[in-house]
Order: sequence, then C-alpha cells, then structure tokens
Amino acid sequence: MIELRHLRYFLAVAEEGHVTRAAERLGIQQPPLSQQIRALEREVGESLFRRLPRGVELTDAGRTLLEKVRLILRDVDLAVDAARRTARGEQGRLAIGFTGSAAFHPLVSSVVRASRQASPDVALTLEEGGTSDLIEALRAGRLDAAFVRAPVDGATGLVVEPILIEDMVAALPEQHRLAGGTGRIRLADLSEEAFILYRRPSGPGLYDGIIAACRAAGFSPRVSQEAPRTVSTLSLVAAGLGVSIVPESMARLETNGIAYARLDDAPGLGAPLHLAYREARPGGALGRFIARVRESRGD
Amino acid sequence: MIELRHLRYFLAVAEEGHVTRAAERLGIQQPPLSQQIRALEREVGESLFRRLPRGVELTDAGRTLLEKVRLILRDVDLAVDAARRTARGEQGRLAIGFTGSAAFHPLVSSVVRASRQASPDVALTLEEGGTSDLIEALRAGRLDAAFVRAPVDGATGLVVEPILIEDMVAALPEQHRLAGGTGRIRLADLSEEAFILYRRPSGPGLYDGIIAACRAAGFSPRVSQEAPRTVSTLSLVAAGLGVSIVPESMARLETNGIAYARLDDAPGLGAPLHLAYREARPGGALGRFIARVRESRGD
DNA sequence: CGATCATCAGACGTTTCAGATATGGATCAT
DNA sequence: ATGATCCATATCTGAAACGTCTGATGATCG
Repeated sequence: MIELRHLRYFLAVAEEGHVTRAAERLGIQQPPLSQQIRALEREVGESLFRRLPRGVELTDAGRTLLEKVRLILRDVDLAVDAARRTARGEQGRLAIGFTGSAAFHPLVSSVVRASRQASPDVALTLEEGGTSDLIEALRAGRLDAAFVRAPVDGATGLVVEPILIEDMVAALPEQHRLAGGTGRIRLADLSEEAFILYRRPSGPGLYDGIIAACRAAGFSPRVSQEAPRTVSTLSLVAAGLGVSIVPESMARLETNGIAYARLDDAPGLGAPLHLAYREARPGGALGRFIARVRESRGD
Repeated sequence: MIELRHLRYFLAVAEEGHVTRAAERLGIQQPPLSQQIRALEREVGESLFRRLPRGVELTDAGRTLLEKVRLILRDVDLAVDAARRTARGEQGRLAIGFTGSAAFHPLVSSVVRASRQASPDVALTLEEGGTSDLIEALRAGRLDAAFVRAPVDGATGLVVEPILIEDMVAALPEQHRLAGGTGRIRLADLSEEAFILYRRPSGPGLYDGIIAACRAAGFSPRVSQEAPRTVSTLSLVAAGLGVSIVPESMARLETNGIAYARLDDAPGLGAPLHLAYREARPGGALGRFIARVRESRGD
C-alpha cells in the first residue's frame, strides 16, 4: 500500500537526483531510502528512476508521477490547514435565526456584522421566523443558533442562554393624548386603551409578560387585535387602532406616526433575549459566534 | 507525520459513522482503528469526530477534511495510473527527428501517423534537420529518436538500428535523352552527365555511396553542384542543371519536370534508413514507437 | 428500574516493517 | 591500478501498528 512516506521520499530523490543526498535531506540513511523507493516502484509496477553511475534520473513515468506528487503533498497540507481553520471557526457555514422582534436589536445586527467581517470565509445565512419555527429548525439542524425572546417551553435538549433583558416601551399613535409629554407614562394610564399585541403561538413569552404586568398595575388589558408579526403591530398602532407594548429596541423603527413612551411602573416587565443552540460546548464558527455574542452583552 | 493510512481510515470511519463497522470494512480490529483516528486528530490538532453513544459523527473540521481527503485519495490513484500509462507509452512526450530525405519515405510517415492515432495522449513533435544536427540533438536530449540515412560516424553511445535499405533511382530532367524510355537505365549511361548531389557534411553517407557506385560502374562522376538539402537537388534537376541519384521514396515528390529511372547496374547502391536513439532498452512512448517502426519494416 | 446489548477507549503482548549498520559491486577519476 | 563515489544487498534493531482482552458508558427492553 502506497503511503505518503513513499511520495515524500520520492520527491526528495527526484529533486536531488541523488539517493544519498536525498537521504541526508530527509534525515535517514541511504539504504532504507533505496528500499522505500524500490517499494514504491513495486507498488506502481514501473521503474521510476534510471540508476546512473553518478546519481539517479527520472524515467518518463517518474516525471509524470513527480508532477502529481507535488500537488498531492501540497493538497494534504492544505486539507489539514483547512480543517484547522474550520475548527477555529474561520471557515464554514453558520445559519442563524432570529424572531422578528430580535432583528432590530443593535446587539444582533452588530454581532452579525462583526462576525461577517472577522470571518469572511464563514458563509453566514440569516433566517427570520417565529420562535417555535426557529426552535424546530434548530432541532432539525437547519439552524445553528437562534435569537429568541422568552424562555422557550419545548426547548429540552437545547441550550438556551440568556443574553440580556431590555425594557419594554409603550407605542402610541402620534395623536394620542399621552403622546408628546415627558416621554414617560405609567402603565396604569393605559388601562382603558385598546391593546394590539402579537399573536400568541408565534411568541408565547412576551404576550404573557405584558398581560401579567397589566394585572400587576391593576387592570386587565382589552386586547382589540392580534397581529401576526411584531412589526405589524406597529403599523396598526400608527393607523390609530390602539396602543402596544414593544421591546425598546423596536423604537428605532417605524417612527412615522408613532410615539414611544417609557413605562415608569412596570419593573418586572422586560423583553428577554436568548440565544439558543444545540450542543453544550460548540466549537468552530458557532463557538466563535457565541463568544462574540457574550462579549457584546456587556455593551 | 500524517500518512495515507490515516486518511484511508478516516474516510472509512467518516463514511460508516461507526468505528467498529469501519474496522470491519478495513479488515482490521476496532481498537487500532480508534488509535489511528486519535493519532490523526493529534496531528491535525483538532478533534475530527464527536463520540456518540451510537457511533461517531463528524465535527465541522472533520467535514471539511473529509471533502479534501476524498480528492486526495482519488488523486493518488490517478497519479499512479498516469505514471503507469506513461511507462506503457500511452502518455508523454516524444520528439522524433528525421533527415530531409527520410521525410518522404512511406514508413516514416505511416509510423508517425499510426503512433499519433494509437496514443493520442503522447505529444509527438517532429523535427527535420541534417544528420549531424540530429545526432547532436539526440545526444543533448532534445530528441528521443531520429531517422537518419547512412551509418553515422560520431554515434558512439547511441543505438543506431538499421531499418531498411531502399533502392536509389536516377532523377533526370524531363527533356533528357534518357528520360521517357523503359524507365530503366544503366548507371554507366550517366558517365558523361553533370551530377547534382547533396552537400557532404549534412549527409556524409549517401554521397560516398554514390561516388563508390559510379566508380564500380567504371567512371568518376563529375559533380557540377552540391545542394544544401536533398529536396533542393530535385529542384536543380527539374531546372535542367544536371542529373542526380536519390532514394526511391523521393520519386513521389517533385514530379513536375523530373523523370525517374531505375538503375540496373548498381547492386551495391542503396539508401539505408536507420533509427537512432539514446538508450539501449527504451521503454514508454519511445519503446512503443520503436516497436512500431520494427513492425512496419516488414511491409 | 435493573439487565442486557452495543460501542468506544485503554492495557498489554505480538508481529511487522521502517530504519540503522556493515558490506559488496560498479563506475569514474586520478 | 587505486581510491572515491554511489547504489544495492544482507542482517539486525526498535518503534509502532495490529490483535486480544477488558473496562466504562450510555441506550434499549422487558
């Protein structure tokens, strides 16, 4: 069976044109080198060198082999390097998912941008979807990690790492009586308003949190409408159909026709951001990505 | 040091997803296979498999390596095959030289054509030149074999193999008094003619043979002109400047204005064709070429 | 929930083979 | 002729690749 050793020795002898010198270069003695060359010739079934009184000389077959052997030995090194780079996460594929409400958080976009820049050889694909869809995609291996909001129920076997908790703000129509003030209102002020919230199944966590906070503030919110996606709720608010409570990071979007107001009396109300992934100790591109998320958490 | 063994084992385990099954497929036991995989991982510096309760699974680094390893193992086989094909002469380079007078012999052209057809992967280059030039090129390695005419003097160290001896014919101007008869004349009939022969240094053999044959026929030829190349002599004959003696195979060329006549009284006069080459026992493309020449000799 | 099965890793003995040393034989230069 | 150079052959040694046995671990099933 041909081994790389044979090819390495062959290359040395071919380049030196000299068994003894090649042996020195390889750090072995001449006889074993002669043996290995002979073994290679036996494997190939053809003589690769012409033995001359002064050194050796490639035959036609040897010349043909030499060209290919150079490439093969180079390819072996390249393959190992590529594997190492992949392990270090400088190369590979990375599929990241996020819920609609997480898409606008500066941490998410900045981490994605920084990752793409730091590891240009990592093919980074992004996918938006409902939390339950993301969890399923994660479990099926279609995603490597996903930014989700509330603690996920069916997440057994997945690692769900809390990243941060951002405040929730009230989104009001611009013409609303509470808009345009100090920018700070009390949740209780909204007790009589029509609420527009995202539909339950796609994001169970935030919905429940908002209801609970209202209860704590002394009223049960009247939910007039449920929108399929977080962004849609803002459109409905802008249209004047009601008010909503959204994560702070969404305040930077859809400002036309919407006024945002901080909530003073809702201490327990927050929008958590989690990163979910499959393996306990991910390495490679995913590991680097997660590490980068953790670093950004401090900002 | 990484060996092909490691890569072959790695491929088997990766494809089976199972150390024990891979070991069976490889015809070895499981523990040594585990060891070799571990050794490969140590060489690469990264873990290539994730050990599961049921089999093993490639890591990202392993997946990257797998793709390359497949190509490498295939390339090794291809390289060996290519070397074998080169040795058998189905591939490679072949530089053949020939003197101007040999270029028109049907054996030369048919062998070249047949070789090109039978071994399309052999790059066959042809070069015309004077005999001494060819010998020098042969010795310098610029040519692999050369068709030459007469026994070469400075051919020590070269193999000069006689291929055939063809008759010489007289080339006469069309209007010549001897032309247009039976097509057979006697050499002695030309005793008063002006002779046009090729210059000596480029082809020493034929010149001497002609002079000797004339002497044997009872006269010493009057050489009126010497042409630098064999083909040129025919042009001069066609122009009516004299007669010449040329190898029979040249009679198929330059027939405008030239009449050829066989010689009845020149038994010893012939144009030998030799094939010269460097090595005593050439193999590969050259070996096949020489064998083909020998076969064609019978025709 | 314990027993069994499957799978991988580790320890140890054996064998194989790459490599070292010594020697022989051929060619070339002095 | 003689020494130098270089490759081939013969024999020996040591490392490592392989085999067998065993242990550990997690999954499956009654």
